Amino acid sequence: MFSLLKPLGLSPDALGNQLGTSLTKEYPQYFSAFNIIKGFLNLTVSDNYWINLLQENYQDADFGKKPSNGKKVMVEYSSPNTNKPLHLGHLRNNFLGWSVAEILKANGYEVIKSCIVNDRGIHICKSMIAWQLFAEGATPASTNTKGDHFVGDYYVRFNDEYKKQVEALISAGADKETAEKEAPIMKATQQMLLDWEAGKPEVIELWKTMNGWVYEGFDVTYKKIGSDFDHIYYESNTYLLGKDIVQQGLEKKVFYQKEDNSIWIDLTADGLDEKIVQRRDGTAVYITQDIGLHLQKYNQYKIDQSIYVIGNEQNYHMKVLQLICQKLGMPNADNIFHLSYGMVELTTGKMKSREGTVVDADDLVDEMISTASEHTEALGKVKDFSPADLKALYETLGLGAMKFYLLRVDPKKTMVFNPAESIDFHGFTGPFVQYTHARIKSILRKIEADGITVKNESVNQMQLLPAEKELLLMAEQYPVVLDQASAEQNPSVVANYVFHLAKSFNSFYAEHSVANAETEEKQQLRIKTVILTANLIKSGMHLLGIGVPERM
RNA sequence: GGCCUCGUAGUACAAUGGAUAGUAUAAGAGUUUCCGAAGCUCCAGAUCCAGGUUCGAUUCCUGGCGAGGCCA
Repeated sequence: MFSLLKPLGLSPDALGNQLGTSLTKEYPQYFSAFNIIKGFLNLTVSDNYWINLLQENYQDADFGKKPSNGKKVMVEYSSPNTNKPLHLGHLRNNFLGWSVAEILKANGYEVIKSCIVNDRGIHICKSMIAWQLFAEGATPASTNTKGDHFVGDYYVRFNDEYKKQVEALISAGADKETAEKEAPIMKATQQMLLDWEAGKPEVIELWKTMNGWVYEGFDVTYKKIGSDFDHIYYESNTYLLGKDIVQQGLEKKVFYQKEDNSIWIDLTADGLDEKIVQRRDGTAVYITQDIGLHLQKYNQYKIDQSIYVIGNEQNYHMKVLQLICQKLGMPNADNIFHLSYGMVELTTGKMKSREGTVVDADDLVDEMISTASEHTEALGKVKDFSPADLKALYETLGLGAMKFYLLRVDPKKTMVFNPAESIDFHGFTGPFVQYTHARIKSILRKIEADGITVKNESVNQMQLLPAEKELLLMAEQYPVVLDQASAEQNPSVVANYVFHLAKSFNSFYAEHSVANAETEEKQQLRIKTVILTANLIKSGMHLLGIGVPERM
């Protein structure tokens, strides 16, 4: 309204009066009254509008979702290294990627979830070398260790040994730089990388075996946290792909070759610097394979948009990648979107592997689940559950708490993970929302048990109480929330919404009775309202990857 | 050194340039003969500093101070 003031030459009050009078007169079915406060026009939407909204949508489990828009999007997320298990930071990535994919689906996109596994390189060789040196043939099975943890332990072992060797060389008189280069375990690792690239059979064999252990471990974790992929790419398959493109780029003069044969791109005109795309020995650098992968994704799926869920420490890298793809004239280069999320820190500061403060994903998941079990058992509401049902419930609650905690914050922002707070199931948490859903279901069970039927025909026009209207107002907002979450690729919009909705329901519930409503009309109205509310909670929570129990 | 983020109650998070800056926690006071108290109600408490643009700035611009990241 403010934008109209100048062209019309009216004061806010005068314009508001004119609009308000005219709207209530012309559309009495929508607007029943208006008032003006501090220049803001407030319209009162008629109760009948809300009752119609309720009647038309209370049974629709897909309310708010959009039909297909014909666009195809790839969401790449998770993208682990095969040298250590997943930690808290990966969880934010996994939950975010999965949720964004679902949100896009709900908004009419066809979505392909993908993952690029960084399964080769010097860091992978480090755990292989350490295993050769120290394992004495041990395996995950022989030590009863989860495969990814098993391999991760040897990666740690490598670093310990390396550190020792460097210190030994320094005390023997070497300077730091030389010592780091000459440490025997490091030289062995570099040799192993060369052997791997040359395809030396016993190295490839070991590599396959150890990566196999890691994948077995990852599978367990992915299954538990609900990550899934339509296609998995492996760096060992894609790292050579970019090289042809580099040659083409050289011919197109997008790249240039230095005297030592290394190939570069000059991005100084774009405010960046010069960037190497191929080493002087002809080997691919990190970004070379990303260029190839981009093309492969497009050729394979003809996607309209390519989303990369990657931490913000790679902002520069991703900017360079997109610029290079654009300069090469590659298809769809303008539609690369880096969903850049902030780091997860601890209340004590950053996670540092050297200081042993990295929060392991599997440990955290287990802790959340056992906390869920303690809380639930303390309340004693599910004593008749079977052991299998209890296990499923605790997983739903524990994972729900963790997912909600990590998704309720704007992805772009660095966030703090507070263990004590994250396992508190009160307030702005997943279990609070889940609990609300369970309460509604309990009401509906009670209604059914009492033999009350839900009548299909609409309830008559009536006066809505504030708490009733609030729930319908929230319902009406859901499609808009989905739009926004999709446009911003931001699950926290949904998390905030379902929490707000759950709060509104709990206030309503404290104030009004459903089964024992004042009149039969009110009873029908409220039954339908709570059915709609439960559907919305379930739908919204699903978009976050969180299940909602019938009882808890 | 160059480039990029971010500074909101004790703490953690919200707020297309618009109304009295929301919410949760922690602290205080209530609340259960009645559909689930993991709930509800009340009470307090914040925009890093200095300028600028604007009728209006947490939001946009400039400069400080502070935190983080990336590139060497």
